Amino acid sequence: MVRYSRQRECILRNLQSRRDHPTADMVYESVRMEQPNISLGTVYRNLSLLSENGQIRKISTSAGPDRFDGFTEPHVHFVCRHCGNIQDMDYNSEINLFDKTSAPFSGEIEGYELQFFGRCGDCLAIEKNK
Amino acid sequence: MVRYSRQRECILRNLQSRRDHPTADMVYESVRMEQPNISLGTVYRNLSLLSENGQIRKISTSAGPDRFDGFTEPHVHFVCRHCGNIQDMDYNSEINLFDKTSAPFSGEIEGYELQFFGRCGDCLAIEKNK
DNA sequence: ATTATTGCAAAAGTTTTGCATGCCG
DNA sequence: CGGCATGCAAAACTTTTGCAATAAT
Repeated sequence: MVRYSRQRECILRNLQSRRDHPTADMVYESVRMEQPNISLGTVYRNLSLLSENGQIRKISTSAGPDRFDGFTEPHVHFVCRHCGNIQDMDYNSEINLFDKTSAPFSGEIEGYELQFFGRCGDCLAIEKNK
Repeated sequence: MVRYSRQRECILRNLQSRRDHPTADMVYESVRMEQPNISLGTVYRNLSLLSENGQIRKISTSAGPDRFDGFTEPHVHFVCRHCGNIQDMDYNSEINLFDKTSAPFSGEIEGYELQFFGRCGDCLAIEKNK
């Protein structure tokens, strides 16, 4: 049974109020301004719980630590392999990616994650100035 | 400048000869049968190099350590969030996911990764027997 | 009162790195 | 030879966990 906690509430609100895709540590630093005594372990525990609940999304990339997203509507991500930052991408939302799985499949599909990757605008600009 | 190495060759052939999606450690254990003196560090270094070259793919999931794929043609993955295993999915390959990015975008897109996740057939079966 | 949740710190697990040695070109 | 790649081991990082104390119901 899940009980209310001030810390979890604060973490959830923090994620819902931003549109970047922070790491656990970034959430920790940010939430610490309101809850100075919160511990990093608590942040990790709540991020796990919230993402299992579907209240937030956990995003794993091949560029750095996991990131978290308070925006749970279906959308796709662009991951910069240079700086690790993630941005939401405009994407034709009429496409239902599920429909395209053609073959019989023995598992149970719960969701999907579509990531485009490459180099973000900022990193491209920095590169040119070198 | 990249030089030939017996170890790298062996790692690449190993990945190309299998259709599962091993972790670095699984590759290490497997390659060790041919190259008993190879070190785990060398495996990591070469997996990085090969995936930067595009000769293999690195797959990060929210279920366990990174996995590697010697099959580089476009295809999509199913990730079991219970056991962490990955399988290739049959998917309507006529869909070009790139085409669906509608808005102007300042970054440079190099590729994509589409993952479906849930519980695989094996894990569902085990669950029923409990 | 009961027990989920926390803070703290230690541990676990994965990946990277420094350095002397070995091997490719 | 010159310098990239390796083996080994230590270090760096991210994430999880054990435990006693705290707080929610």
